[in-house]
Amino acid sequence: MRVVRLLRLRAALTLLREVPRRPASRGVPGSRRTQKGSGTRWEEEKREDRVKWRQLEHKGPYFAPPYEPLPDGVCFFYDGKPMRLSVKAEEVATFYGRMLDHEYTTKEVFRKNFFNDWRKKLKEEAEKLQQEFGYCILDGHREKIGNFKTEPPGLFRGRGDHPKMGMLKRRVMPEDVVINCSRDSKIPKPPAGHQWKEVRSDNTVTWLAAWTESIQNSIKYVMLNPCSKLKGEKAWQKFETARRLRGFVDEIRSQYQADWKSQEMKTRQRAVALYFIDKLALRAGNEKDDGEAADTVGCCSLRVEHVQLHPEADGCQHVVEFDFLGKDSIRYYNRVPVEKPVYKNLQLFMKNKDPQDDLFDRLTTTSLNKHLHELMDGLTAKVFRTYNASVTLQEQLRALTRAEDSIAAKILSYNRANRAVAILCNHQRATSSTFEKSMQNLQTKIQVKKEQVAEARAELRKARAEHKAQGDGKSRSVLEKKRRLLEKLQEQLAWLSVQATDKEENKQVALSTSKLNYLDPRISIAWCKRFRVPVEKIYSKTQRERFAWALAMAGEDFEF
DNA sequence: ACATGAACTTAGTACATGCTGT
DNA sequence: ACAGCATGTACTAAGTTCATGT
Repeated sequence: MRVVRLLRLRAALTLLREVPRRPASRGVPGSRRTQKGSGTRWEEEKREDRVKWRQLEHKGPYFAPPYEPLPDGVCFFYDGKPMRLSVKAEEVATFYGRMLDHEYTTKEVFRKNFFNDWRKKLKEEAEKLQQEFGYCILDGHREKIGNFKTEPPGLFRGRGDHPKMGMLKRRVMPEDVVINCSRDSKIPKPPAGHQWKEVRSDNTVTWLAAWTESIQNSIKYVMLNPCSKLKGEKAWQKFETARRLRGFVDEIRSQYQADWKSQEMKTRQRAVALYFIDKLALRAGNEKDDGEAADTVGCCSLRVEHVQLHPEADGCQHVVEFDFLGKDSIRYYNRVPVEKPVYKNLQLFMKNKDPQDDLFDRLTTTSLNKHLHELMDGLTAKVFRTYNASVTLQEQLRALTRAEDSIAAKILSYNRANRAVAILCNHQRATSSTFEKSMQNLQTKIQVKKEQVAEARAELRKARAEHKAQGDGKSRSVLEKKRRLLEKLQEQLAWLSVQATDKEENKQVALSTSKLNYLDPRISIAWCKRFRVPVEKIYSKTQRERFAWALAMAGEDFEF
């Protein structure tokens, strides 16, 4: 067993390490990171950590052309006559400035074929673009790029109550774009009549192209797809850091519990904040410029108005009620009983403050992370989210899965475990527009089934009475039949209501974010192997590509 | 110490695609 | 074959983190 594990690990390592490395080069002239002479050895080591590629070649980003109006006099025909397009078809044609050269003979043929032809054409064009611009060569490997198109201009919406809502996002021009590739590679050509802002060759970063976006003046990058080796290796590193936390977490917890009683206010605040980050999986919560973005908060930026203290609630003592908008303006609402010292501290932190004042006024994400670095190498606030998410999945899977269950039941258990994590991380989604309808359909089915059960029960009673009266073999077999029918129906009803519960519980919970970013895929893969569940039932094709590193690495005995 | 900026991960939504029961 | 719903993908906004500049 041990040998198998070792071999697997070795295989995974080769997969990831196929990228040949060479000693750190001096970096790029002009790049800020290397402008200044290097400082301490620690800084040197930090730089060693960064990506170092030898060769990077790509075609640069794709610029979609501005939309052109449909030329005059061009329209669609059917039955030999010009066709008045439906509004939507017309929009599609105008919007993209393209047309079909088909002639449709009848209205039916038009209806039937227009959108199919249209879609086929779009798909072919997309595929062509993907092939031309969608890949790069990184150290001899053809790697898929994540976003190879520049973002089209449009009205900025933003999420939540965004102060910049409605502003025009400018078109990205080649003159805005910085290209990053090897000096000795085929340098991408800018579109005809245009020039790049700059071409550089910085092998300590992973982006291929970058531009400054016109709404927030932030930089947008063209980077690799999650299925690439480079991203895979980073994900692996991330989970390894989280796994390392397991060895430190007990001590860290007792440390912050002790710090609840510290003499120093700063330490107390840090200890309570860290407790929330650990227990409730809150985000770090950086300061934001108001007027630049929606008013949202995380742990360190919580304000007095976001928490309420209840000496007693829901039959528990010392209950804290959280109500605030987090990332993407998603509401976080939770009532949690906390330890008495935490409660007392919160009372202290809130004393003599206005609702708009910071709850943790002596704490910033920088100071918190600095403290975390001292506790464990590479530890930051977000590692706790990864750690607790993965640990929760592993625990829930252990608690919920039964070896003798059917595959369907096992998958249900997996989804339940996944859901527990999503709820912990507060991953929400809008209720889909069709939810009510499909739920109603399911409810109708349940209702029908219930009636059938009632009917079957009545018939069983009747059969029983008849059997009592007649006592012959025929009535006995009728009685048995009715009993079996009732059992079957009851089973079906139970399954339906399980489905309904599952659906209802999943209504506002998004499983995908935790699945893709927080759950160590090796846990899921090991679970699949242990319980003979095909991995395809858990991970779709792209997800399997994204987690290729884990598929090569994890045996059924993997422990997070 | 604090502000700014660069680089990278994480996030939900809209739309496309695929699947399933009729 | 096809409607109707579930699932998957593309897109890009919104976070975190770390380093540098002031």
